Amino acid sequence: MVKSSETATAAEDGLSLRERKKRRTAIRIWRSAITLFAERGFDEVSVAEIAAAAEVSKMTVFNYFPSKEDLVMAPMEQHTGEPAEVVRERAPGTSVLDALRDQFLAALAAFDPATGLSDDPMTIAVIRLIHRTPVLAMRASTSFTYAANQVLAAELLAQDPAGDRLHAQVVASQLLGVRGALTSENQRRMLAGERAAEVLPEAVENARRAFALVERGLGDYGAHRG
Amino acid sequence: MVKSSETATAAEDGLSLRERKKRRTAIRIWRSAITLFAERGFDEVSVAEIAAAAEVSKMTVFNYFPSKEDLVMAPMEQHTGEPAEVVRERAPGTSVLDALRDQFLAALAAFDPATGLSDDPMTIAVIRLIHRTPVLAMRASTSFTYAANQVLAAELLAQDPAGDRLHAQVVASQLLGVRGALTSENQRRMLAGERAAEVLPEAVENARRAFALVERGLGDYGAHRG
DNA sequence: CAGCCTTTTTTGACTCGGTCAATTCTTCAT
DNA sequence: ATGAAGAATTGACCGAGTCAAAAAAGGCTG
Repeated sequence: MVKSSETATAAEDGLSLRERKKRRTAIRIWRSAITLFAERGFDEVSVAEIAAAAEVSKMTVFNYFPSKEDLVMAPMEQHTGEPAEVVRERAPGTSVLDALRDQFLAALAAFDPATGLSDDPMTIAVIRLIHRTPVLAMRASTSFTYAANQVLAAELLAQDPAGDRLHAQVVASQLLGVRGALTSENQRRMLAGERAAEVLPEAVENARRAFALVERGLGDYGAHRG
Repeated sequence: MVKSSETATAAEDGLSLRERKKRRTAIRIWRSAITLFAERGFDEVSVAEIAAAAEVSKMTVFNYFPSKEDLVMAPMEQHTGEPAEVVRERAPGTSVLDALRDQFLAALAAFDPATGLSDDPMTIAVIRLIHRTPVLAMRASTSFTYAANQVLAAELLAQDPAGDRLHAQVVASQLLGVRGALTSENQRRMLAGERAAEVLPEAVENARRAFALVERGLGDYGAHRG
């Protein structure tokens, strides 16, 4: 008789019992945390309570997650290095911008949570939590910009030894800026209760337009006042 | 007899004795903090020590600065709303991009610390501190992007009721991204020991080129691999 | 299946950032 | 001078995060 909450999730194949257990403990802690946070807010839940809910000690929580914030952010921050990777692994002849746009479009089609377009309740709970907790919102933005920026700029520089650091950094910020804005807009609509599948066509259209804007530049945008 | 460390700084004109005293206490605390941080690192100095060095109680420190981080960041974060303001107050017929570029160029010429181009020892100490303390680096980037982004996007939207939110956000991220990259490059050179006056011409040239890049777009940047 | 070795978990004590309520001290106006 | 208003201090408190050492559990060997 196996407790339903302990049911094997995805891909627990070649793992030893020990590793499976660790994995489940991590998930149990994470679920307890998100549930409590969603109910009462990030600041109103102490780590001790999370530990109690997950039936582990406070220390164990910190064993799995470096900080309280990481309970919310860690799953999202796995994607930090993705843009740089996409750029590095793109097909020859493909522009950096095309590679990033196409990857984003593919992720949209797959309803990848990283695009903000996802119906998964846990994902939405996390997004809502981030949006209503200033310190988390800041950190989310930071992960998507600052950290990813450094990595992408470094990758761009590595591929174009002639180009200067500043140029690489500007380009990186442009590309990640548009990505962040798109994601943020998708998240906003998910929070408003729209269904991912319904939003998809518009999200795709938005992505195409936004990347195109970066490609051909702002031009004389905003020349005329309100 | 007035202690030299209590000498009047800039613009203490129409202030009552009470307000002057407050001002000086704030500055004394801030100076003590930055000095200690510069000597031993942000994490290696406790708020209690800062309080002792400034000859106030720990509570008083928190009275003046909401958090330990704010001891370093508060002076920089005054500029958060600046871009939006520049956009709002620009001359009719001027594009958003031109307004921001020109303001940045003017700030460069004035060696405004916000551009990263400044020889002031206190400013350099703060910048060095931020660069070697991850949590501060994150927060700095956040102030220059996330917070400023929200404000600027709102301003852009307000001025162009026809334009959509997403477009405004993308544009804001592009404009602040380029600004952040420029500032960051300037800071890097100051930290390397270069003199602001010597760097200025190149900083101006960098700014012109980077803003121009945003204006005409990335085009097919990066089409060819390394 | 027994027992050792390694890894994980727990425990408890501790530091530090930050908050709160009540008290004392200082400045200002009458 | 004296009382009202504001600022600073005090001391107690909470929660996040760290550390060292003990306890428990999985994995491996005979």
